Amino acid sequence: MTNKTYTALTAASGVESVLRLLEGRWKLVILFHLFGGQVQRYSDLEKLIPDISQKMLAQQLRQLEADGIVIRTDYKQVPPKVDYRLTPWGQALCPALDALLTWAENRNSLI
Amino acid sequence: MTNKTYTALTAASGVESVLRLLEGRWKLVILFHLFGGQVQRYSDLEKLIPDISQKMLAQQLRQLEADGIVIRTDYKQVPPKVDYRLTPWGQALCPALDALLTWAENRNSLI
DNA sequence: CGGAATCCAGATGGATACTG
DNA sequence: CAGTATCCATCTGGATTCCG
Repeated sequence: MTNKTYTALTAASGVESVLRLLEGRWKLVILFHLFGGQVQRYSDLEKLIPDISQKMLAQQLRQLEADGIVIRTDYKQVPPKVDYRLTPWGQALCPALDALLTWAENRNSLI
Repeated sequence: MTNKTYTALTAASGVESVLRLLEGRWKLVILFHLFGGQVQRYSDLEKLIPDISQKMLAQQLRQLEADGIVIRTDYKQVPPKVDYRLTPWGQALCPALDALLTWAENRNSLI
């Protein structure tokens, strides 16, 4: 924190890594279908997000899981049953996204 | 707001459009060099962000300007002088980014 | 049911050269 | 000084096919 440039770059890269967790065409849509403690099976998410391809759904869920945002539960049955829910940290993302939405809503009055 | 699916998709697309404003390899770095009322000339930003190419700096500034986040001032001198600062709305983004940073910091204690 | 593997098109960003 | 123009590599996401 000794000079402005260093601070700016540090904060910027911090926010950048956060945004990288949320980037990707579908992650936010998936997240919003899991907020509030909702638990969804893979096939539920396919139905809720009709335009997503299987590849993308699986890929984005893997990334969200690896990043500690969602929990994948495999019930090891035949036929397979797998479901997804948010981690506590994933749930805690909600207010931060709300702050962004609020910012967006203030556009007309603030520009 | 009549059912969960509709709400989820609406909120998701709202957040997605916000994130689209911030996407791009360099926008956040630029923003952090303008927060707090800082005013920077084009050449200042080139020095502050040594790895950015001229093409990207110009392009991302154009987009930030078009989105109402930064103000470009051309002093119409020879040699040219142009500077950039945040709009009030751009300044208001700071707390929202802070919320994201705070969320990121809570990762270890919440997962 | 819940994926993985492969192939492909379009978008994104970087390097370089040039300009009013 | 503050850009624009062009070309090229890479990356992202979509379509399709196949599997335990």
